[in-house]
Amino acid sequence: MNSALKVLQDRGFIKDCTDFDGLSDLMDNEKVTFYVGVDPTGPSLHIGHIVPFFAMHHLQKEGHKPIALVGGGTGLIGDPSGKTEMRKILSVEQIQSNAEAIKKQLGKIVDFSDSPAPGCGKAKMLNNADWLVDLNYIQFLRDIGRYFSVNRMLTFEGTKQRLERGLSFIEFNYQLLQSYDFYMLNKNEGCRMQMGGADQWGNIVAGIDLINRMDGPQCYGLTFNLIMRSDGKKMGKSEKGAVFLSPELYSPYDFYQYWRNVNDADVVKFMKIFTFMSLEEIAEYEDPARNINEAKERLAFEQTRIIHGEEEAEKARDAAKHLFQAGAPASKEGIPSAEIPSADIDAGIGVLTLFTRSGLCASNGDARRLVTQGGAEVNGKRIEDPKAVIGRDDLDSDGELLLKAGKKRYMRVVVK
RNA sequence: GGAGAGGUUCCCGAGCGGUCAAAGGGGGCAGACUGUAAAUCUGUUGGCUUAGCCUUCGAAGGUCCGAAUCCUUCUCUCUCCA
Repeated sequence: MNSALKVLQDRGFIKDCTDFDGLSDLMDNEKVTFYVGVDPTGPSLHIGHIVPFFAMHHLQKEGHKPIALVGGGTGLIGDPSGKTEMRKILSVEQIQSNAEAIKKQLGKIVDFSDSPAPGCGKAKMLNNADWLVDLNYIQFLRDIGRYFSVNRMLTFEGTKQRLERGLSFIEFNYQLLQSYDFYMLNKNEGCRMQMGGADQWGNIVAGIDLINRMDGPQCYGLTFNLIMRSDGKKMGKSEKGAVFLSPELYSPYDFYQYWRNVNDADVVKFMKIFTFMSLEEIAEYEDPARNINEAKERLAFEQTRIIHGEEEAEKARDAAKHLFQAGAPASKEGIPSAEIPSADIDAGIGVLTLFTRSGLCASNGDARRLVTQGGAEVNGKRIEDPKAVIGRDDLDSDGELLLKAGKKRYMRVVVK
């Protein structure tokens, strides 16, 4: 098997390929241009989105040429694959700004610079709005639509499920547009391979068929396993909602914590997929004698470093050590913080208000429950009276408060 | 276009005109146990100035001392027929 392909195989990415041998031969003979698409449906990617881009990273290192396709055009429609509900329709401006944000985030995983490291393939980022938005409907039907069989589309598993719940016509067209993307990328960029999540299989195959019918070269499709956590939940969802890459939506500290708290059984699997660590190095962590918590720390650090940078990763790691390991050096910088006006502290502030305002609790009722159930701490002291008042005397030596809700949620309160 | 079914709290889902802030489950949160894991057990789960008050059962009106429950109109979804 081709060496680049083998890397993906060994790291546990690959679910299926339209033609393993054909693709492997092609990759042996030339540096292949390939693409992965994302729809800019939100202001930030979350970790469920990024698996194919890690795969892209590995192929780029082997010299193949990645194209990240931002779906500025398809995003206007919404992909029904794997969804049980219809997507909300987003405004054009919204899609634009989302697309910009996503471009920046992808740059952390794949090198889109003009001069990538020696041996690495040059990567491009394109937006399908460039060719989709101005499509002429009649022309499109004549040229592209004629090659699609509705009968066949109806047999796809994803479509079947949606038929039971309702599928609007525009969504039904998604497959044609995605196929057209592949066709255009093939024609304009010489793209020969498309990768994506397992839910993209139908769309990818349809694109390959289209290219064949339009007399293009043989193209290939590669899909990745849907990464599940060992508890059966989908990756990327946490109690705080989706684990976003954007620091505004999900602080680097919380991001680090998400990885720090993965199940034992997932650690090695995630290292292979979500970090750039070498397989030899990862293998060391598979040793059952090795402390599992060390492995989790490493996973969390590596992943945080890729997404948020070395400095943030260190801050998050040190803050976590400070909070969870007795005797660790004080390092509060990475702990999420909130501010409180100094006048409020002088006047004394109720614990409930304090916890609610810091963002640790959703409402006073929530805070009351927390306190009553013994889960609230201020500077290491458990507060059991919901009527307790925190004043200037309660500040620590730095003039700050450290709130703790439950076992793991911390907030640093700075008096301003 | 016609006929029928239905929209209940984060989700699924129960709900005789008063005893409904609304059963049950899931999820979440907290406590215990632990390793910042999993599993398990217990408690909790609309808001507030919390023995009380306020706002929720698709939307707006109406009947009634009293409505998630009855009536009218509107709206959305689903199923069947055309």
